[in-house]
Amino acid sequence: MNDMGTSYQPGLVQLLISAGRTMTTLLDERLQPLELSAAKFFTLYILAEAQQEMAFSVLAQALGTGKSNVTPLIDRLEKDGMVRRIRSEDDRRVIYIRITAQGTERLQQAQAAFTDITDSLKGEFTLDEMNVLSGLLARFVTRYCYPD
Amino acid sequence: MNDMGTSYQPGLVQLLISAGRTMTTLLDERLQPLELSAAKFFTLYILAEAQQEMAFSVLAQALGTGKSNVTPLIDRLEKDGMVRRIRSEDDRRVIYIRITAQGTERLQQAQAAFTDITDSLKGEFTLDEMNVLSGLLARFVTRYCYPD
DNA sequence: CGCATTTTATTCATAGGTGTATCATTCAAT
DNA sequence: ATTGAATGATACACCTATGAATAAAATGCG
Repeated sequence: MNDMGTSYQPGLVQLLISAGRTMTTLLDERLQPLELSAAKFFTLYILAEAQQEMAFSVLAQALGTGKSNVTPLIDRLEKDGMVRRIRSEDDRRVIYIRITAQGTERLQQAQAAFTDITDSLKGEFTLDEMNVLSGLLARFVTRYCYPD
Repeated sequence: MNDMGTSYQPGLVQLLISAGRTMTTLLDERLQPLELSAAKFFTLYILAEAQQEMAFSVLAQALGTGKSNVTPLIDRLEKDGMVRRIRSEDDRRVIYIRITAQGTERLQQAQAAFTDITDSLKGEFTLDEMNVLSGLLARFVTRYCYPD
């Protein structure tokens, strides 16, 4: 579904979907040498930003994805030693996720790949265009991802 | 990964991914009553546009996705009676996919859901903004989805 | 207190996406 | 003609996502 622009007039619907997939692919490609996926990267990113361990459900919320999806994601990250599960003492249902030193290190390497992409974009689009695009996309996401 | 804009400054990378997911979700929601997914919808759409049966690999190309992904997709559509596989007489390796009458009918119902979304967008964005957004997204996709 | 409800994470079924390998068929080259 | 390369669809392993069901723990209320 990445090239829906070849044989017909792609509307905004197709373009938004294609662009999202293109960017995910781009990110995956650059992260592959580090054995990270886009999903793993964003998870580490959020955990590092938080500066502290994060409740499982809060993390799922921040990732904007269901908990049932996050469980195996954390499984893989934990298996790789990027992250640790910590059972809460107060409420034994809740599990905190903490990024490990190794995870922090890996994230820092990955940030380079991330800024690579941004730099590449700067070569293709003017700063003004990027601001316009960001603004419009942000409006779309906030409007349609959190409907009234 | 849909709301990466709440707690930190989302860059274009996150915004593009989030926007793509938001739109896919939007489309899936509207198509759900018709028991269609976005992927199924686009498949039927392409087949109907083609006005004739389409070689399996051409369809995969048009969908911009790998063949290994299209096989089970066609399986599901065929099970639903939306589509039929037809083995080529000339070259018995190739399989043609043909949309059925039932598939055409379902697609027509789905088009309404599709234009619903476009109409909704027209309420949130000016025509000018939508053109700008389309233009920038198209440039991004063509530039990064078919790298030199 | 006891019991129903809610909350938290997990599991399962289903869907969609990737890359790699496989298998039959066709085409090309000797 | 028979071998060998290329091609078309599928199989398989993996990752990401969703919704529904489940188990365990906490909460609340009569």
